[in-house]
Amino acid sequence: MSNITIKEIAKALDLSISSVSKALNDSYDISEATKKRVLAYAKENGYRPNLLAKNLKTGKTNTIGVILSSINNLFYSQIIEGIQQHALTVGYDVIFMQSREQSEIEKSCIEALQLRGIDGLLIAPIDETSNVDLLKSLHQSNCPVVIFDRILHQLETVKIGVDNFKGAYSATKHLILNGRTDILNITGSKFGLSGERFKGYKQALTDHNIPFNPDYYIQCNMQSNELLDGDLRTALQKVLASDLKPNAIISSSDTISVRILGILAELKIAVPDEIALIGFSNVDFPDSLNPSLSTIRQPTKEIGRLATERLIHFIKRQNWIQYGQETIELETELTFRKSTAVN
Amino acid sequence: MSNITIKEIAKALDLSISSVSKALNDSYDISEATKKRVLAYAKENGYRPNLLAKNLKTGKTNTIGVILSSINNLFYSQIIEGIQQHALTVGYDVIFMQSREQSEIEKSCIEALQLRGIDGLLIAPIDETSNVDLLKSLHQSNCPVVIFDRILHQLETVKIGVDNFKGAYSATKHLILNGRTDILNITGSKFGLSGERFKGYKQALTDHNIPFNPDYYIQCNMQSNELLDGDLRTALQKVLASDLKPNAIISSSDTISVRILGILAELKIAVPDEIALIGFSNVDFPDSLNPSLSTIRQPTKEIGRLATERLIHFIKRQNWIQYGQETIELETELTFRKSTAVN
DNA sequence: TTGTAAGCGTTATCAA
DNA sequence: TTGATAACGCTTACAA
Repeated sequence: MSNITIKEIAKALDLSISSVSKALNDSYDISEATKKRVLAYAKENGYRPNLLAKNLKTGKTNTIGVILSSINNLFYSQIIEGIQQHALTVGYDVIFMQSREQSEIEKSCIEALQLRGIDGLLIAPIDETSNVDLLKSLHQSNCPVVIFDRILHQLETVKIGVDNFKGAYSATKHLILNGRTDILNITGSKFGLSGERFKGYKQALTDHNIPFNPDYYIQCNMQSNELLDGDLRTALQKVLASDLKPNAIISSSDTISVRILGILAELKIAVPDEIALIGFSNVDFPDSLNPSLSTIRQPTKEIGRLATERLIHFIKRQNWIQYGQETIELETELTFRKSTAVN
Repeated sequence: MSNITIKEIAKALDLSISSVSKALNDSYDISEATKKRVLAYAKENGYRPNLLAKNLKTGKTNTIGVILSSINNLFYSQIIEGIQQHALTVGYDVIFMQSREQSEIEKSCIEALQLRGIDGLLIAPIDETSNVDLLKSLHQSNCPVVIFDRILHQLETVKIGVDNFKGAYSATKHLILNGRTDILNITGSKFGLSGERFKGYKQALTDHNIPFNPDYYIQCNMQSNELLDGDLRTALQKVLASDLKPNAIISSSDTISVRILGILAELKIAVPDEIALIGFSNVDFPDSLNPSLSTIRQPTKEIGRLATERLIHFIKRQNWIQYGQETIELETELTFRKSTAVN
């Protein structure tokens, strides 16, 4: 029942093992006649090459590794779609690992993948500097690394993400132009991207002569949904009980935006009447939310596809280091729904 | 830069290759002294066994394959969490493939995994009979198969899912007891589970002397979100324009429930005033929806964990066939929120 | 307690 | 155009 090998084919056809191997690989120095014989016999008997053996010999695994914080996440699961779709078309398998926003776990993910053997790595690192030496040594040895989403990471390579500054700037500007001047900025702690998003937010304030109030910048723990929920609730309650009077929120991820809606509903704060909300978000059911959510949407599938494409590119050529560094920032797309409607 | 091998360790320590191998594997017939020497040297030089070689030799890959319809799905991504968490603790890698509810794609997923080498397979088959022969031959040769979620599949093995009859029955009963007697049942076409869920729904009707109206049973195409959206909208509009006057909906998945909310909002149908809604659903933000969603919740992580545990069990022992067939149906949990509130 | 040697299923080099 | 043969890195009888 188990698979037939080239050895058996060789015996059956009274050829040498190496001839069979060459025939199967369509080598130039094998006659058409024997090629046909071999191919026919192979097909007939359902020959499947043993990839393990092939890989051991060639040192390639036809597998790419992907490390991101969590699979159970609206944003990343869309990116995964993009990665898988493209990987499939070029014949690569994909192994996912979850770093849970923790540097130590991220490290063990990298090591596990390295151990098992991957031809290349796609990673959304937990912050700008996490495991940079390890990644560098990987990238410089035999396993190219491409970074996606968290494009501020220090590794010098190709990085694919979005223009976070612009996205945050435009969203903030929109809120301001609609009379919302007291804008909370809620983000994850150690959120690799908060830098540019924060700058965009701040620049929009500055450009409209609104002073930045540090109390309006809130960071939450995103290691798990439970922790996030707790942090968010505490932070919102605290702000709302203070003499700050925010009338808008810009949030930096799906998970945060959606939860804020739930918490505000619980606290009986009307959205958008009392507080408007817009978020970096890729929920594909914004209209099912209460109220329908205004979003700064990222081209997730495109990010996944591009990153994979670039990685495979690296894998195919030697000496990718010289192709060096390039950061691609795709455009975000703003859609305004009820959660930012004008009063 | 690349990895050190046992050959090099042997040379450096003036030992034979096999002795090094045995020392590394903590074999009984190697002296403590040399073990220590070898281990120390290995650690110092960052020795990592080449898994490819090991696997080729042992025929094991330490990898399990998972096939489900889509990763970008609230329900399955939670199951994936459960699978990954457990697999990690027992040292197995996981490879996911997406069948997109299509038998052909499912088939090529199975073949791809088989080709690459997996020690076991976890699958939520697209329907009761899909690829049953292929799966059977896998299961009977060297690769045990465990089924999750779609537990009506014909393969004789361990299956882990929920008690769909009971879940649907209780939810329907609740609706009826609250005066909702005209209940739409909306499900995916070829949805492996619709059988039991449908029976539960129907039984509840019967038990309360409500005749079943076939027009109230709606099946939608779930191959993609776009197709689903179209089907749902069309079906709802048609029903609402007819002389049927449904005052409740029970839906069979997250994706469907959440979309229904969006479509009803768009059609200006008040939930729950005009139509109540309850769904098999694992959204972890039911309160963020409009209105908050009543759910029949499945213990997703537990399903993933249990299925993985059982599969590994199979992998560890020979002759798993004799352990045969067992179907585990976990309990669902009903939570009533605004979407089924009493008028 | 240690070493020798064969083998897992391939690919690749070189000779025939 | 084909075939020995070695090699990839490891495990495992069996021999010393």
